[in-house]
Amino acid sequence: MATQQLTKNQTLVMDALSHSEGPMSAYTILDKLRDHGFRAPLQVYRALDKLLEYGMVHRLESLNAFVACSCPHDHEHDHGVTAFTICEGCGQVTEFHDEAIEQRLSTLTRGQNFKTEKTTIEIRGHCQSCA
Amino acid sequence: MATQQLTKNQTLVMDALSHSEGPMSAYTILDKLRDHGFRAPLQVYRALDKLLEYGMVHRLESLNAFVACSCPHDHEHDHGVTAFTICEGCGQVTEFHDEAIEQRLSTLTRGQNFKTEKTTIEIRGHCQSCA
DNA sequence: ATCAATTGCGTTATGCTATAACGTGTGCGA
DNA sequence: TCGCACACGTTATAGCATAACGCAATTGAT
Repeated sequence: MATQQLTKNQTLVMDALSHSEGPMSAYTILDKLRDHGFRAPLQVYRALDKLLEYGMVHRLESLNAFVACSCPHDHEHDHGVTAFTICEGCGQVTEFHDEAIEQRLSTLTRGQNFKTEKTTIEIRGHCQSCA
Repeated sequence: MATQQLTKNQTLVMDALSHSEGPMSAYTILDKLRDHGFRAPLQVYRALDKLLEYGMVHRLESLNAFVACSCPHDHEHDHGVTAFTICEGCGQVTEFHDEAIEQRLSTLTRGQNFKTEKTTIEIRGHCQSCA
């Protein structure tokens, strides 16, 4: 899969997320894009589905919200497990990846004969500035 | 805090979760408890809030659902980070705790000067039977 | 060229998840 | 006995997500 050629709606949603300080809910995105012709939630959700599939966007389960992936590179390959710190104060989200955790989780799930498809790691708390 | 004396509603919700095979949404719990006089979502959510606070129930963020804590002991102390495997096939949820992951996450967040309040780890996939 | 399959899009309606806001009753310590 | 905290009940509303329909554009095999 080459770097994805996005459709118009996908591009609009991606841009909205990229230019946002923090995560946005689907409905917040919708509101931001009304001026660009968006009228219904499905227009957002359908674009998000694709962007998630392409690995360009992450869903924050504990917030029901979405963020642009912070990885600079192409999104042609899997980045393994993605983890987030989420500040309750300022809303800042920091994405990180850690090989050690990935290995350890892999060991633990293998022990259960569990076949992992998607791993969610979200750490809620306060960042340095908001502590 | 001694082991909690639960109210009537809290007991009903706790029992519903304990006797369930897998996780339940708040509205599923509501339906199960209609015969016991439950009429409105808030009755469930208020009970769940307390049970979560007491550590007797966990919320699965990626499912918007709740499970009884599988720990046998009293819930008087914190068990640290709780992680779950969630089978997409049969819905089975397995709770586990791992010191190594906890340590590693602690190290990583300390590096950001991030003060952790709650950690969510949920692994979606397929269990041995459903693979 | 044409047909079929796929994909994206727009719209309406609906369903699921969660909380706001108000008032009542009860127990308990100052 | 007053005040407070807390559980409870109810109605209404807010917030998140998808079902189901139809149309248009693209692609690719025949």
